[in-house]
Amino acid sequence: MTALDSAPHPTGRTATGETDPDRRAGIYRNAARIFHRKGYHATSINDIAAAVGLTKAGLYYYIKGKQDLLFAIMSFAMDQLDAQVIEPARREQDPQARLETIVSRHARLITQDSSALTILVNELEGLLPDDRADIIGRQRDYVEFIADTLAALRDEGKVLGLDPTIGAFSLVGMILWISRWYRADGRLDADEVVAEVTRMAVAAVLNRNAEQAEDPDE
Amino acid sequence: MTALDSAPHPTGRTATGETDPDRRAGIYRNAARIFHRKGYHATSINDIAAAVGLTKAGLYYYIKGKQDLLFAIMSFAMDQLDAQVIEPARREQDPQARLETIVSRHARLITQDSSALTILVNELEGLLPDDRADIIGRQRDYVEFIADTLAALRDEGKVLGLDPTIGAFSLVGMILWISRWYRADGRLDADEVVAEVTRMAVAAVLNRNAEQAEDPDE
DNA sequence: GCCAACCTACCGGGCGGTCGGTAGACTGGC
DNA sequence: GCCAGTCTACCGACCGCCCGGTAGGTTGGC
Repeated sequence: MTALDSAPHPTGRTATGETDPDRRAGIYRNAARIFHRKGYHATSINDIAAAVGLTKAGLYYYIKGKQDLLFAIMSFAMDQLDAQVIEPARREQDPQARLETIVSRHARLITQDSSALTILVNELEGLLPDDRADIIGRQRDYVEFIADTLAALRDEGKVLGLDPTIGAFSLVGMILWISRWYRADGRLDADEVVAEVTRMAVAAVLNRNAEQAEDPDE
Repeated sequence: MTALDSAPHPTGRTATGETDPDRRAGIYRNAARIFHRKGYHATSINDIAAAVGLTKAGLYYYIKGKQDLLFAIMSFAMDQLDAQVIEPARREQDPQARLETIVSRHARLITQDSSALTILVNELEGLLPDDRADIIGRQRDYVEFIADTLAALRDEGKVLGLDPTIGAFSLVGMILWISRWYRADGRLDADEVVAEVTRMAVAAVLNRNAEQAEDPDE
């Protein structure tokens, strides 16, 4: 999105004696975009190499392998989630404000660039077992963080009879799904989507009055 | 799940002179299970053949190709959605009852067997363009059906200022995500999950009182 | 002359898919 | 009651292709 998206041969130099970190970042960014569009398994190393203006062998100067590349992207996405969503939310004392922070910030992140964050949830089976355990652990922590927030709301009496686990998963599903339908060039703009989803999420778990319909259909 | 899951050589006879439909159904069911677990691209024709007790060549007696197999599974899932969710919901006159029917029936279907329904949303890029257009069209119809239901609720005054499109997508995301976290042998049972998700979905879009907080009150 | 940053050429292997064949149950003619 | 022919339901061997990955250069700026 920002730069060097498919620049053929920038030949950017570094005086540090180390591998150019910008070049590497560009490779990760492109790889994330292509993995996102075609899926990890359907993407070949050649696809990525071509997208960054390298041959396959040239690409291997920067990466250790396809699975390492995937893990790097997913770790980056998880870092993003930590820094942009979890940390800011952790600083919120009020549970409802914290919930709103989580939803709106996570939704915002997805409307900005969904590639890495979507790969994070869709390509887990492409990872090596150890890497997968690492990512799954961090994801579980995130869901538990949301569930704890819902439990805190329940303790305040703002939520009645909602299982925090089901609630947390449901909200996460709602948020993650945004990447499937939201298009930056579409009818809806990001601010509207973020606000609407946040409002729905809060409404889904909060009960303003005690009415809790207990007869589902059939 | 039901029968002939990996029966080696049932040698079931048919007097019709046509290919045994049970055998074929078993192949589709197994293929759906494996596609669901490993992903379409990560699954080889050999994997499926082995799971049904055939060699690859033997399997090709029943299927035309990998992509046709995928399309058959997704069409079946879409048929299921039509028959078990959309049709029953269409018979509901009251928009709120209709919404509850959609969510609870769709959620129920996923808790029962998520394979085909999950493939339906995750493996679209594996299809041939014409097949993909077919499936995407049917999926779009479904989302529009939900959006129309939300619009009807809005016309009744039961929903204030919610974009029906965003609402429909968000509910769909919540429902589909169930297949990622619900396990039949887990702590939560299906009835509970279905009821809870349905309640959240309704709460997410309905406003019981006129309060639509722009300011987080109290 | 050194080293970062690439390249060409290649490898083993697995993939989707096909081919020719065949065991064995059934069918009709006599 | 037999047997030639036909059909379904498979299998072993194979094909061409492309995959992830590597060995061993070459080039150009410092």
